[in-house]
Amino acid sequence: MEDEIRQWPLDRPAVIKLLGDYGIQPTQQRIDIAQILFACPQHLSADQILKTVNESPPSVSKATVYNTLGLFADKGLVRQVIVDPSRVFYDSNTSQHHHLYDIDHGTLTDIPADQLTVNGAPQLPDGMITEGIDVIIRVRSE
Amino acid sequence: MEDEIRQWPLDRPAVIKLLGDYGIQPTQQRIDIAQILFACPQHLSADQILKTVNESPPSVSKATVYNTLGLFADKGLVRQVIVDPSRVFYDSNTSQHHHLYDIDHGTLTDIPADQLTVNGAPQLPDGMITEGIDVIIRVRSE
DNA sequence: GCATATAGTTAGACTTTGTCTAATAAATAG
DNA sequence: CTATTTATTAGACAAAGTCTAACTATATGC
Repeated sequence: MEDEIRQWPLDRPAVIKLLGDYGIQPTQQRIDIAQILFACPQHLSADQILKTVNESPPSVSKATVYNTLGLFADKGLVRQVIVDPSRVFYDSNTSQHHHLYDIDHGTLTDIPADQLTVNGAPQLPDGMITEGIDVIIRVRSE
Repeated sequence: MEDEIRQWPLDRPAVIKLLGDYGIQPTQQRIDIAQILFACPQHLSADQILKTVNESPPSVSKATVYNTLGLFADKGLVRQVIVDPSRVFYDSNTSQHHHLYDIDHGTLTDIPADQLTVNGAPQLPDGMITEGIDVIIRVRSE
């Protein structure tokens, strides 16, 4: 799926269309979760999403939140960001960019792709296909 | 501490000297753990180290393995590699290099620094200091 | 050396993140 | 409308890692 210009926040019809574009059935729970994720370009953990989605009824179960985030990631709707040993972040911005991670505060910030480039890809053995290149700048700020 | 040319595997006296160089008291448990880590340049999880160190008596407790790995990482003796949501790897090679992570097999491989360079560091807000730059190439190989 | 203080280790309880299962509910196809 | 597939759920479970309080070992001062 091509990157498209998004207008944040995505409203309900836009979210439903987005799910459809990525071959995902737009159930109520998935729409609710997607609306949280696509409120703005951001990084949320499963736990944050679970809490947010359950601030108002109807509630969504933990299993569904995890299932849904896994599905979204598999379909390429969101991107997993693995920078913190204790939890996975889900990034609603899937366009090419990198990350700055503040170790002391556990906060994640985007670095636009044009500010940082990676040069020289090592040739991979036989059947390997590149799934993605992550650049993470770790900082302290105490 | 400067990088130095290491002769793998590091034997017991070399490990004791290394610990001393990094300001770490060389207790029996720390020596045992360090000898496993510094057998060769490699990536091991806490669990792998716990199992390995307890293959032969005397045994080392889980708490000590975690304490020790945390200490080693803080002192710069080893480097944490965060690529897998379910566990942290400890890299006994602290010289500048990057990583290739095979998602399907959970294996981690080094990419020498000269095969991959990162260009353009974004300027950081005020008090932030860079702790490290990680480049991870994620591949599938099913 | 000996007493004391400090630093390191330990078992096991605990927390957190995430997965699994088996049952139920909803949606889709025929 | 019925059958089949797909999604959701509660709650049990698992794994990685942390914490606590007691214990042991080491280092320091005298």
